[in-house]
Amino acid sequence: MLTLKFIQENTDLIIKRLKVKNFDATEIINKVIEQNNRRKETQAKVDLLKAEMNTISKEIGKLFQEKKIEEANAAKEKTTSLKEEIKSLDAAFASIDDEVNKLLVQLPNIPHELVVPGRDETDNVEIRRGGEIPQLPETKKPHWEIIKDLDIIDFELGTKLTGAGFPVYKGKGAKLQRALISFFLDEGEKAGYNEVLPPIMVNEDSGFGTGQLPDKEGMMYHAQADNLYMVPTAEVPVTNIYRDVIVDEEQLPIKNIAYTPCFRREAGSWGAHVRGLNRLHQFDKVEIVQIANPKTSYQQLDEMVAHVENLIKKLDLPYRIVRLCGGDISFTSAMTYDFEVYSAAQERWLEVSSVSNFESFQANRLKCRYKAKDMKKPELVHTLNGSALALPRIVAAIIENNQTETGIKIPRVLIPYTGFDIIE
RNA sequence: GGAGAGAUGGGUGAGUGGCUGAAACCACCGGUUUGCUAAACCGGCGUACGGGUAAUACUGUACCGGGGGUUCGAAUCCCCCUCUCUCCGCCA
Repeated sequence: MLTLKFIQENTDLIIKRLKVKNFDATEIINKVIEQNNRRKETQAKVDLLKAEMNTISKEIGKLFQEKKIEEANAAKEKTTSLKEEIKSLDAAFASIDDEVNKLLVQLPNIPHELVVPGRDETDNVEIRRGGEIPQLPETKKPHWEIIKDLDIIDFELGTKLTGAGFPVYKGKGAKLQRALISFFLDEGEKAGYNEVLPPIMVNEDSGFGTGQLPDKEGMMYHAQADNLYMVPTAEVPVTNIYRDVIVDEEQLPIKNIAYTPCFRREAGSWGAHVRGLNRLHQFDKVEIVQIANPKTSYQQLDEMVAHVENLIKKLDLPYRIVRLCGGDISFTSAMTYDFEVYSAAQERWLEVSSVSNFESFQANRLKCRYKAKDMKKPELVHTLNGSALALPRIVAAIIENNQTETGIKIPRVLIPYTGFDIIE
């Protein structure tokens, strides 16, 4: 969320910029400022009363020590009404503070200057393309047919075990998953990322820290008996490592990489366009997360984009990179690049990665700050993350684009990991 | 799951219901001394939200795992919760 200070100092700018996200912030901001003024007034009042109370209490202590019992008791009586006043003002303060926070979490992050206005994904800005779209024969098949023919990914079996959207990977299909995960992690390590293997269930505080709670509660599986959530992405546990942490400036940027299964309920968003691997309830993903100095966070974003691009290049997949427009970018992001690979049998682009700079929006929720020696006060860090990469659609593209009469050719870089070069 | 012990600032760790936002030590920062380094000595060293200021200074309040209570006054007493450790049980 945006900080109060920033809102107070940049009201017009925020309203103007949020229009890019098709969000009219005027009313919320006015209310925030109004409520915050009330909050300040109330605090000033209650602080004064508390100061008075503290003074009296100290005096009473002194009087008792000097054995002036009667004077002490007389002073005690003065406190009764003070106490009540404090109690009611405290309650008022708490409720105003609560209101301010409720308003604050409704404001989206302001988009970066480069983010263009737009309605939806059709207004996204293509940055560049790479790779070559393969010419497949007329007999080409979509991946959901191929995986069935080869018996490497089994949806029906997953449905029996769990439900729709929980496929079972079998044989070379399973091994291909493992190969991709290892490949992505190794490439990340070479690029300076530190590998972590976090829990895949998180508590409420973590869900709030990265912004899934309270609004998007429905996206996560919830284990109610223990009040834990299945992670929708490794971003949640890995970013929350830095919740309530003040880091030294020299430590920045902190670069972590994590593989986790990801769980998404995706209620109500199923249809023909999400067949096969295109959308799942459980899938595997390698995620990169950076905690960055605000001064250099956009350089870090570029670095992450380059890293992801490099992965796709190495897998020899045709891709394009788009910068999301205001209408397509997420609530929490200031700038997002989506990576899409071309799926030659479905003849469509599939999103395989989303790389974002959240600036201080998440950091403010997380209370993650940094401090340099010459800084009086700690300041919020910038957080960034990106998929590097999400497996299912990469797998779909490999299967479709690399289909031959004899089988699916494995990209060269993966062969050391799979131990085979074709799935037949 | 059962029994017990505990949770204090970046770390170790003291703390009798008032003089404790919190000793001491370590780490860290600034300085003095000194051929250099080290040592020694002196000083500084939390966070949030207010007031104040051009900005400092200064100043109010809150915070000793979290939440409630008792009290004029709570790190300290009481209740609930969470977590950690030890022992027992169970277990990949």
